[in-house]
Amino acid sequence: MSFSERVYRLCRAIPEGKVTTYKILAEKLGVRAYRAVGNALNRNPYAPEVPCHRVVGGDGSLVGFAHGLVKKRALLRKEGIRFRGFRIIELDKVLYRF
DNA sequence: TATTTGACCAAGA
DNA sequence: ATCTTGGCCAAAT
Repeated sequence: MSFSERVYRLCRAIPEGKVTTYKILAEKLGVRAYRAVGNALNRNPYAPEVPCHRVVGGDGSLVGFAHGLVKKRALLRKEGIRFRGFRIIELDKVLYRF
């Protein structure tokens, strides 16, 4: 089971309308490879089965998305998440901590 | 085998 | 609040 596969497995557990952060995912995997988590998601081969759009930066800002941040924000908005620019409002209320 | 590349993050200025 | 810097580590090159 590779590192990337473990990342994908965790991602599947994020419920609709909630988000998590790269850091939380990494910590859940017992590592500090925050960046490696992002890397794995970037090359996510299981989209959209794995909801990688529900992973954001530690401060609630959208950091990246294979198909563009605008697309990512649109998806999250559809799930009820609100934004100010590319930053989530009230992050603590929609943050999924497992 | 070695180097480079990020969808990161914490701390300092 | 915003910007820069240094450290992080799996994967791709």
